[in-house]
Amino acid sequence: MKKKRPTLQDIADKVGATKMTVSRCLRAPDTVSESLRERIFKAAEQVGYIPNRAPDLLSRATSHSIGVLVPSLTNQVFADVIVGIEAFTEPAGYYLMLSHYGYSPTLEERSLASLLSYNVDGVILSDHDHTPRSLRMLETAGIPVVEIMDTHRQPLQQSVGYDNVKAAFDMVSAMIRRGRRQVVYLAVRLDERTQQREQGYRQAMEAHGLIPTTLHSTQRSSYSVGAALLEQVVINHPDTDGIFCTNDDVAVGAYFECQRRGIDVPGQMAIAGFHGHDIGQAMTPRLASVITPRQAIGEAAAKALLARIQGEPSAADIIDMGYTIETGGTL
Amino acid sequence: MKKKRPTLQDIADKVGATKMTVSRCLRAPDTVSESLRERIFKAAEQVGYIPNRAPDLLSRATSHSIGVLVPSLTNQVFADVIVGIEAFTEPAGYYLMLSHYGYSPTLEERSLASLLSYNVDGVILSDHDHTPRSLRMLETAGIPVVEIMDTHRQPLQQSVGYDNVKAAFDMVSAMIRRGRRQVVYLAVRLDERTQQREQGYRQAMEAHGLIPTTLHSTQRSSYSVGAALLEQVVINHPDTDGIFCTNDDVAVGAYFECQRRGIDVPGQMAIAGFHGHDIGQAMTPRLASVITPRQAIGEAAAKALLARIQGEPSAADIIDMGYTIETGGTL
DNA sequence: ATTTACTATGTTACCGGTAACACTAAAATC
DNA sequence: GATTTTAGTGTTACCGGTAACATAGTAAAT
Repeated sequence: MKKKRPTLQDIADKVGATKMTVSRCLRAPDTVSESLRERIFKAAEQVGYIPNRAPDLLSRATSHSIGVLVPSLTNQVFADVIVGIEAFTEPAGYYLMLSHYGYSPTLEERSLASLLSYNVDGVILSDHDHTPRSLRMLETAGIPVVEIMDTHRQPLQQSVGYDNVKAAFDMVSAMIRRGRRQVVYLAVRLDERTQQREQGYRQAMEAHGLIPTTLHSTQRSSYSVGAALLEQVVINHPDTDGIFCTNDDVAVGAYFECQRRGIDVPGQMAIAGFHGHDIGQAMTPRLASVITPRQAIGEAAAKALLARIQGEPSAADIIDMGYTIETGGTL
Repeated sequence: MKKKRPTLQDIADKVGATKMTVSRCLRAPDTVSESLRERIFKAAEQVGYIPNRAPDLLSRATSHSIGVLVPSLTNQVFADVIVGIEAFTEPAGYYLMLSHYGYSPTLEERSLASLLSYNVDGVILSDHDHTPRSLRMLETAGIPVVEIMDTHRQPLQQSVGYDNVKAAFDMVSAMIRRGRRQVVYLAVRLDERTQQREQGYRQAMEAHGLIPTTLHSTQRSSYSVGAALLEQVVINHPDTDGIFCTNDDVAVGAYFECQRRGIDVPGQMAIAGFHGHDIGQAMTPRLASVITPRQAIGEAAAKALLARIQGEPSAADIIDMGYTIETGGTL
């Protein structure tokens, strides 16, 4: 036997008023007489009233929630971005609806449909690759969209991030400037950003008349994969004197493997990562890395999105949050 | 000028039927005549119909969504749990509503209210510490609740996890068995589990007539904090020959600091962590750790929750998923 | 004293689906 | 051929808030 959860009507009945008055009392207490107000609050407490967002969603007033789609929740990068987003949306009273899609546009479509079915007021997407149906849905939904983590491609409406191509170019150039010649790019799973970094890597190598070499694993990123990739480097490209890794996990894994093999870092092998996670900063030597402002990107994206939800004209199509080249101790 | 997003009525108008028929057609196509069915699907495609969950939520049929509250999304442990939960809920057609509360019961209360306002059919909580209001809300909501990550305390209704006290006891016992005498416990931020692990640590030490010592940082867990804590160990407790760390991050950070200081691991210092993350397995020597079945816990919790949502009687109050002591190369 | 303004409350309707029931026409059964 | 069944579709009402408007009662203004 389950008791229904209490509604405004239940409170109204208790105090002999209508649910409208109770509704008003809860959202604008001073429009209700003091004696009634007190009784209403007491009754609400007594029945254990829990607000219900469903009617809000239904009457197409704003739902006060925004959708966020990230490829993966276990990826530290996106966890940081989410923290940034929430830092802005939470104080603004917006609820965050999170979904992930495992780097697959098809799953992104599914997750997007799910989010939209909750009448979110806006969405933040983490990729630029969308299915035609996804695009269609976004269009019919008619809500603001912000794409994050990249400023290289043309956004649907607006994007917030940094330029992966340029960042990779800069880091690899720094490696070359320090005398490295046989720099190999270590990649995992081919997502958009992995490819953009490869592009930057190639541009840098070719600009110096060097021959680019990429090794990639189809597995998802992990320290172990970094180690495995380094093994391949040693076997198949013994002349290598530097590796540019698509992220810090791979770089740290590769570093561990160097340690095991007695390869001196940076003496024999320079290592550079991407994102500047704590692990790289805590180890000795400090890992060279492209430090990306993940949390700031989240905040800026949320800020831009909410502004547009609230009808303000969008500031810029592309908001570039930049990055920092940290040369650490492994170059 | 914004166009409203299409509803069933819009489709109905296009094909000259009522929205009821369209509704039927979409959920049970063979109850509608073939010619009409085809026209309806075409029209739906044409207008770009996106289902709307709001009415579902409102007419308090099951919302087909469950709420999950985790202390932190950036904590790899909970990210893994979420993956496990979703592995079960997604195929079952349940939508996951995620919130985090930064280890604070007060914020948990807020997040919980938010979740319940979406009429979730059940919730998974990550702590046993709840405010009176939280308890009240859960009661009035009258939905199934599963608490995860601990089997030590009495659950509200049902819990899925492992015994932190016993796990810590086992690991520390293993350290003592291998000849360590001055084992120090390194803790960060005092959450429930940190304290339970301390309890197990103390029990093991005292069982062998050894004196327990705990060092803790109030900062949130990170590799850097592990390094800082090891520094304190060296300064204030120079006799220490082993450290039991509340998690792998701290352990790895401490290991790095040992490296820097030329402290031989495990020769001079044994190190044990908790959770068995990839980083510990990838480094050399392999980090000793208590391996927790995080993903399996998520799956089991989701399974137990959905079973109860669907009216099946709950199997057991406490589902213990166990753990594995991995001695690695640092003991 | 009458009009005006304002305060506190009530009434109605609606958001978008769907359950429950009603209805019609054609098919099946006797 | 009359009756029952069934397949296909329509009608109504409802979920729980709140916007918009209506109303009653009281205080202020003329």
